[in-house]
Amino acid sequence: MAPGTVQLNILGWNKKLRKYVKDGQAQKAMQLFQQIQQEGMSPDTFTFVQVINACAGLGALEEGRHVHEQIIQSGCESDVFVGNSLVDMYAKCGSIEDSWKMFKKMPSRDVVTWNTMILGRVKCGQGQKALELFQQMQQEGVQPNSVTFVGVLNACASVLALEDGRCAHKQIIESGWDSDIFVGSSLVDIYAKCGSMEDAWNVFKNMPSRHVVTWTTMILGHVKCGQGQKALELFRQMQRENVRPNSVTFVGVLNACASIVALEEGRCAHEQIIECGWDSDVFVGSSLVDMYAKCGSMEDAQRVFNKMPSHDVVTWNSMILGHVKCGQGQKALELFQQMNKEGVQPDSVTFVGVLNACASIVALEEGRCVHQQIIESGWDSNVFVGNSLVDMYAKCGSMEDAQTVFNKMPSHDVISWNAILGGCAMHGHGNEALKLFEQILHDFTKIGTLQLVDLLGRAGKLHEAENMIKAMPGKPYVPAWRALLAACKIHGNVEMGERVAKQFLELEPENAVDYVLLSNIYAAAGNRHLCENVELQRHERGVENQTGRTWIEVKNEVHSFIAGNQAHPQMIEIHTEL
DNA sequence: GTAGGGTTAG
Repeated sequence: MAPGTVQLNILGWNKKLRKYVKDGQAQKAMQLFQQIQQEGMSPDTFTFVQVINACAGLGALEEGRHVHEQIIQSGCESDVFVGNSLVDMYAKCGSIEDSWKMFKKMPSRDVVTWNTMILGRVKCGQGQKALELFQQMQQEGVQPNSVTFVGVLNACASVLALEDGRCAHKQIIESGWDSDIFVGSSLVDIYAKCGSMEDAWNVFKNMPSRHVVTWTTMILGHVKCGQGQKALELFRQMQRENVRPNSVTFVGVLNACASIVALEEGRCAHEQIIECGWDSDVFVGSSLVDMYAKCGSMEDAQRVFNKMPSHDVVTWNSMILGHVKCGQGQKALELFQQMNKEGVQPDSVTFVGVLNACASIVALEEGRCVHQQIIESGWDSNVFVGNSLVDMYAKCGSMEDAQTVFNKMPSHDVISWNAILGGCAMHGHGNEALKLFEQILHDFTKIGTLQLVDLLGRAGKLHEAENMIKAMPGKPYVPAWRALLAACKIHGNVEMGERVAKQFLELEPENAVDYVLLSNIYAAAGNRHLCENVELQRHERGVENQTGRTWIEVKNEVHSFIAGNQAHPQMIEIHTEL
């Protein structure tokens, strides 16, 4: 075949290849690539770009590497388009290291190269590194464009870097990219994700045009900030402006309904979803299940679940967690078995739900089976799963297993300590609780003081705790004393409470919480006189009861309420009532 | 007459 013929023909093949890739038929594109080579034609840079795109679409790392080899052999690797597609392919196939290697290897880079690398870093959770790349890009004199800013804003949002986001916003305005709809949506997104709804609104209002994605971002932002009602208002406004919702919009609306337990609104949304044909979407379906479950209608949740054409791990999780929350632990376990039968791989959320189910119905044997499965699937190093295992064993009465799991955990948080100490207290293992408490003191700063109140109260070993705090090396550690004071309150130990309070009211006389705790101890003991004395003392020392907020504790939970800047006049009555 | 990177989600 004459070389001229080859060149003429490859153009046609490339066009066909491009169409497959554009239509998402990556597998067909790969077959076509095979065919091109079988026909004895040499792929050119255009061919390679499309094939690499197909590999990226399939997430086919090995095939991608293989094509890369061919590219090197053909001498096309230094082409900037080919290089860009390789950087992108490696990132999309999950190998950010190869992506970075390719980036560094490229003899020349353009703005697309930088954008691809920045976005790749963001997508694999390296937001900070993406921001560094942006700096570097500017130092090298490459002008950012709208895609760059989308990537940068995503990076800021992913690491909640609000200030960096504001800087980028300024730059965006200066360079005139703020009227771009993609950039605008990303601006709304970063402000909403960082909890600054006011800024999000400002961007939103000033945008020259809004797209369904912009509206959806606003709706989701309000849901995340706990403003479900406002999210629904936005949804109505969006429809008045004739913007058609998409599947993501409905996910946001259903989240909003779930968050404010608005069953009727949820049903309305469901009707609309059916009309628009989104009910077969697995994301929408899972959100429907979740919404009905959170609104307490498990029948509806089950009905939606049965109608869905396919279930993934999140759909199953919504069902399992919904049943656990409604007190139907047995049903949750049945669902888990069904899920296993259908070959859907459980994740940490599944295991937490299933272990909670076991604990709720005291199903130790089932719990052990689940534990085995957790070990086999490698989820046992996850702290959430570990906590649930400790809790399950403790609630099922096997403190030995609870202790073994606890000791094997790579790290502990407040939930872990609560689970193990709660178990010790429940089963009267006072000495074990004390040993654990000693361990906690070594790791004190990581434990929230208020939670410790609970632990100490449950362990019921106030004197030992007092001695241990005294034995702690270094300066007296006020939070530890404060925790003990609160524990005295739980235990009604007025004598120790007074002693402890006196000690550290001198260490930190300006903290209103301590006065409140002490006066709570007196109030709980029914001594209004001493209670008033403490308030008087606080007043004399000029300590304001900050923002007029005071704390009370009911059933081991700390509640706060606003009082005047005096002690609440009905402190004792409130306590008696509670 | 062919190429590359982009917004929201359970």
